[in-house]
Amino acid sequence: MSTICNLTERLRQAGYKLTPARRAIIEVLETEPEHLSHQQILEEGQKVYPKLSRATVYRTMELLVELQLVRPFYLNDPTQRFVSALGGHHHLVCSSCGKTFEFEHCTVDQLSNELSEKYGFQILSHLLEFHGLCEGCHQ
Amino acid sequence: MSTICNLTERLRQAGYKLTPARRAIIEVLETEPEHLSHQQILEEGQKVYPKLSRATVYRTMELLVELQLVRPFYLNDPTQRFVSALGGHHHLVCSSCGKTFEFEHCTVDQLSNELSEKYGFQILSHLLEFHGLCEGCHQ
DNA sequence: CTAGCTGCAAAGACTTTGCAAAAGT
DNA sequence: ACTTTTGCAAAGTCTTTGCAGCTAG
Repeated sequence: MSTICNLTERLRQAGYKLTPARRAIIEVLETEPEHLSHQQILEEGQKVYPKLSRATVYRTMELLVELQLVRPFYLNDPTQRFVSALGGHHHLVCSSCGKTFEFEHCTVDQLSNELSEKYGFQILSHLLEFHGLCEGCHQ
Repeated sequence: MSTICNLTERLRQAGYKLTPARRAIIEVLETEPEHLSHQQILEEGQKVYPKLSRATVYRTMELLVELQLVRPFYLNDPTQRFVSALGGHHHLVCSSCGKTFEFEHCTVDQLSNELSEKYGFQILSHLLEFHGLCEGCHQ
């Protein structure tokens, strides 16, 4: 999860213990690409720390969400996934085959500022998804 | 679901039967505000057609997604909800209390065109969500 | 008529919780 | 030491499926 930094440090600062289970999960989040589901985090985490249990993955991710270090989101299936709670996430999702592309260039900063002002919101991140049919699927 | 039109017609054209259960669900979608979950669709639908079953709600929504008439999405809880598969959806979501605001003014059209060209995508809709802390929660 | 739909209930998948043992600080 | 955290297993919730009867076209 590229834009996450110092999860370890943040946990410690918040007064939580750094257990092997949590270290394994953090290592997965910091190493693997984004969009990880609980299942994927469990599988990858067990490669690092085989005793890791599913319940701990759920509990740890809940904790990280509470601390606003990651944010849950969903692609086109009903599986909860996680992204960094900071910055932008930009997806192009094919409604037909489910393929997902990421793009970087994003033009919502000004809009973000306007909304921030208008609604008194402190905006931490955004998600911009375009849905449609990819090249292969609309032919 | 304001931007949906003629769900009835689209179903018929696609060769599906117009049953009371489906009519009830469509009526709910066309009457109620957006962001409906299966549970809400069931409850509202049963006001129109009391025999409506949960399984049929799931099956009908799946059908509407397949036909690209609606699209599933999620707010900050793990409940699948639906929006029209056309046009844009713009949310401002508080990560702390979960409150959601909608805004209309949206500036991603040009970006949409660029991406469409660059990736060969036929873009049908977009979802733009800003996440952060609402006025009440960041004080 | 006849294929497609439905409601029910059971099965399956996913998520949460209670608890005793283990481990970080 | 002492409290938090863990893994296990059970409970709870949400979603899907099988099937016999019903119904729209």
